[in-house]
Amino acid sequence: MENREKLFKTANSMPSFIDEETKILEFWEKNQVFDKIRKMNKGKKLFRWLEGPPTANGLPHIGHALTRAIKDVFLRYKVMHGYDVVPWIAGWDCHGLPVELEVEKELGITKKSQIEEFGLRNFNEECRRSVFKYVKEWEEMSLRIGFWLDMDNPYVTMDEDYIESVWWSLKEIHKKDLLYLGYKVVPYCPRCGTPLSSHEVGQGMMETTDPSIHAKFKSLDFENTYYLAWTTTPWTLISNVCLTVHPDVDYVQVEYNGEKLILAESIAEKILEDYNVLQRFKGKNLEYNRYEQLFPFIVPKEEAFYVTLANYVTTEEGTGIVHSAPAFGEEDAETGKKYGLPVMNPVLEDGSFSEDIKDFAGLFVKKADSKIIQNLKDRGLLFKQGTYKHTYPFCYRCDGPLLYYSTETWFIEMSKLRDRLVANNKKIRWQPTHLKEGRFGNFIGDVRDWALSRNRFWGTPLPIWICENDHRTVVGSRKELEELNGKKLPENFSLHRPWVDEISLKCSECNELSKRVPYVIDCWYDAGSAFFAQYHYPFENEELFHEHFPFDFITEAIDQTRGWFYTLLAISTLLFDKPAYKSCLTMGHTLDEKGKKMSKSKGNVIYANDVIPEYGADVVRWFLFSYPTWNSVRVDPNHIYETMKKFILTLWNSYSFFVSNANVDQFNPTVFDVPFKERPELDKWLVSEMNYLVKEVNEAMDNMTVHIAVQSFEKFVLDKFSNWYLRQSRRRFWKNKLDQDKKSAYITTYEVLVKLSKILAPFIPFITEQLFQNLVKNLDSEAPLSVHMCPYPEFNKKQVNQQLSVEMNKVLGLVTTGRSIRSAANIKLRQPLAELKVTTPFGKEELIKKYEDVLKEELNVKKVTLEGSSEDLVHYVIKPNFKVLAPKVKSSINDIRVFLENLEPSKASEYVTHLSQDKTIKLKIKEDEYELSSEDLDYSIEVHEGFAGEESEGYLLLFNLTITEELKQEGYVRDIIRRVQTMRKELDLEYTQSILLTVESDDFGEKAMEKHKEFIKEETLSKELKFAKPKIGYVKEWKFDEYSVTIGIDSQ
RNA sequence: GGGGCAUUAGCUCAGCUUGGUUAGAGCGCACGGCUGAUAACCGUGAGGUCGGCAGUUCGAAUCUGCCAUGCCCCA
Repeated sequence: MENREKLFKTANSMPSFIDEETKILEFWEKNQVFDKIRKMNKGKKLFRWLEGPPTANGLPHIGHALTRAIKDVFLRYKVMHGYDVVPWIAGWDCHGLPVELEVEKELGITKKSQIEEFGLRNFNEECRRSVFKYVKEWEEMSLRIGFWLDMDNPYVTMDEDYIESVWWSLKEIHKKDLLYLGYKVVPYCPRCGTPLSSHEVGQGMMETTDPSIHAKFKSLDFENTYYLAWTTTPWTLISNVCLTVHPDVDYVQVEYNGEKLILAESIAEKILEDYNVLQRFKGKNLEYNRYEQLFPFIVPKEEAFYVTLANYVTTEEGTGIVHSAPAFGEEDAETGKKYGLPVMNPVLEDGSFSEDIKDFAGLFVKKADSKIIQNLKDRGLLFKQGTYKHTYPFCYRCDGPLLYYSTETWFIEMSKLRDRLVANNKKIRWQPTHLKEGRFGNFIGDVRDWALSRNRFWGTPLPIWICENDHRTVVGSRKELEELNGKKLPENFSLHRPWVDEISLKCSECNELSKRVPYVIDCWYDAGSAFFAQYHYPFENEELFHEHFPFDFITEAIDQTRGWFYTLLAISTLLFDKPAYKSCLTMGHTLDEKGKKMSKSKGNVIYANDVIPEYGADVVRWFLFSYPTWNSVRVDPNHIYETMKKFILTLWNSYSFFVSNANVDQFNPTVFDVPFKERPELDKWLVSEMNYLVKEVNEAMDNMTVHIAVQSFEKFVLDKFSNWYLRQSRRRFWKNKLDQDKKSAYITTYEVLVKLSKILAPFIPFITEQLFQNLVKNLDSEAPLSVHMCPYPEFNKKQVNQQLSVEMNKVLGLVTTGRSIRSAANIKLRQPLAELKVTTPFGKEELIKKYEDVLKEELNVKKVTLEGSSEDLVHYVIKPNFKVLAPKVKSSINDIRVFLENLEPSKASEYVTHLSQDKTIKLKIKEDEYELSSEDLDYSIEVHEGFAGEESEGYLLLFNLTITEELKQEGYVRDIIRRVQTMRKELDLEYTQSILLTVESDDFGEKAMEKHKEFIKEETLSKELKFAKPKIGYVKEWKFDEYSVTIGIDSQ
């Protein structure tokens, strides 16, 4: 028997998934499966997907693995649906401040000026190198998690062609007159020497403590009176030009501690004690009242130092009088503009005070705060001093405090395109849906102009040249640059700094020399250009670009809402007035097991390359897929391990169970067949459920809800396939005869496993490949090379039987109840019982007859007897079917319910008889008459109080609990068999290995075993059964119930 | 200050789009069972004012409003 040829490779019941995955990776690599798949679908319908480019200058963590896995599951899914996924290439984001900062750290540079000393050429060369520092780790992670992606031909945002396309787009924007030079207050990092965009600022909001002071401004209109103003940025007082009040707020002049102050009345009540109000005025009456300049370092040309009005002033904080410095506050700048006030900015690019500010010259402004406060104190102009805790923006990379700063910046006038952005957003399918109108929609709805220029080095240079007469030239290509330059570009020329800086042009308007502005652009613009720049459009690939644009699908983490999701939409709206993508799935962040955000400084980062090889890619993927994609996921190694045990291992065990048995029986699916119609109900049921699964998974994926698909899989594999179908079918596999029933079990299990391997392939690509190779490819050389080349299974309506699903659910309920009764009566399942009596409601007998065998087997009874409902035992309960009836009768539903609850038992049973014959019943309740059909009502039986038995699914179950001598013997025999089986297992015997069995027991035992000798031999594959004291082989003593037995197994 | 999301069992999370009278799963706990697919599994039980209050409705975890707490985004 052992020499029989095995059809399937043995599936170890305890595999090392890690090793198997490595083998599968080798298999894919060796057979170039990915390339073959791309070729296979060439020319078919397109699925256009765009990779959001990461920067590979940090190690990938588990969150990056999530983005890779999510992208992969959708792409594989689409491939199996026959789509040609394009362009399916990797992308790398190369420019930007993060890269520069990394290099600065490496070089030990702490100041911007040091970069110039180091040399721009050298510095940018370092950046170019740094961008790809961890690219190996990224590629390794992508491969290991099973992300199929063309990593050999990525788009790279620093490539010359890419930059040229970006230049082209900027020129287009310029042509539409949407590019302008502004002087706006922007968050500025003095350390990095650059303004930050709003999405960068948002990343660095932190709780901080700043000084909080009330300063006194001496009035020039009221005698010996001071305006009280509050600030948390004392250093801006030097640039103060006006005090702003709310026109409608009440202000008071008070006498307090021997001095006179002006402030909002409500504030005076809060912060002053024992004061006299001298006079009251509305804010608007104070307008143009003058005061003495607090720090007379700068003498402005324009009129200044008077009271101004604005509606943004509140009395929730401060004094109701706002110190305003248009150089450093956005609202201040607005007011300044309105009143024609000067902008006084004595702060240098590096954040220190200029020479003019004699007392504080050269000091970093934040460090000057204490000295300024001291100065005020000395002059008696400090009213109050304290600290203030609030969230303040810090540079998201270098952690230094940002200053709000009026600085020269180039803008894209997005505010003009607001309506178009909103309209284009309407065309996008969002998941989760609330983003569309919520976070993203709101952001688009009050979009601001895009501050594009960065005062930095490593980035796409802003292609604007300006001549002495302020004429602007925007260059849109290399060719144009060469032409305007009048000579060939130097060898090794790059569209980067400093090369482009060295090119000067002749102004086309005045022939004067034009020089490039010194800026690079916001690197978010680079990434947002990916949809055309990766094609080098419009210089090349014009047709290809138009085939691919707009993209069907993108998916990235939630932080891209104002990042990539926005910049893609912004640029595609600017250039083509279309959204760049049609659907967008957003991912949540990964948190540590305590729910804390992962960060390097906290040391709680879970690195992808640590986790994946430990648990296996399939396991990690399944774990990540099981949460709603957009929720934050707590990554707890214990949970990952649970995932493996629960789902992956159960799947594997089902498969390994099949393979072991199939090999024993030499089952060959290419030879055997049992027509679907001729298979037992149980098999039809499983196949039907399988089809529902296919349907559910397809719907879930089309709806971008991966976790819903996961739930469906788990329900099917764990509950239906493994714990119900296979358990039910165990006997079918083990019986000796290879009859139609057994064949059907094999065929059905085989089909389900093969189909499962295909439906699951996009989700857990490794284990499914293994299943497919062994179950299919192994037998059929004509089959596709890989499971991933198979068409995705389709919903087959013909194999679906809804009634069967409903019935099987009821049977499950009956079995559960039956077990519960046995459990309550303390009779173990191994002890056979004579009879199960089932009391059925009228017209509901069929189910029991049909599933009699299942009930017998599962509940271990000799027979199942049907009994008509007996009024001695039970009564009927009729309830409205709310969902159907309530809409018809509206609020009378309650009357009907009460009426039915209080029916006489005989009346109820009369009604049920009617209903079971599909007749209607007529009820008269409070003047109204209702005619109700069986659809409108539900009925079931309930056991009278004081009777044994339990009700389930409207049936009453009662066991005959009498255990006769004969039943007791049978139970005993089954206990013996179970112990022999356990011992066989402990010996690790082959399924087919026969044994010699020796048992020593008492008289009762011997009698019982003698009677069922053949059965025991058959079940335990024993050639002989002797009653004696075992002497050879494996001997073990057992005690159960009141018995004591010694069993010996000799396998020689 | 504005916006968004979340709050369901001891823990981790489903369910809410489309309201239906008994709110689920896994883990953990207690008890029992099963074991020739099992790093298993099955059953039973304990454990829930579905964050709070109000409203709409015959009926609310689900819809609406207000509030609380937490997180995120923007000022």
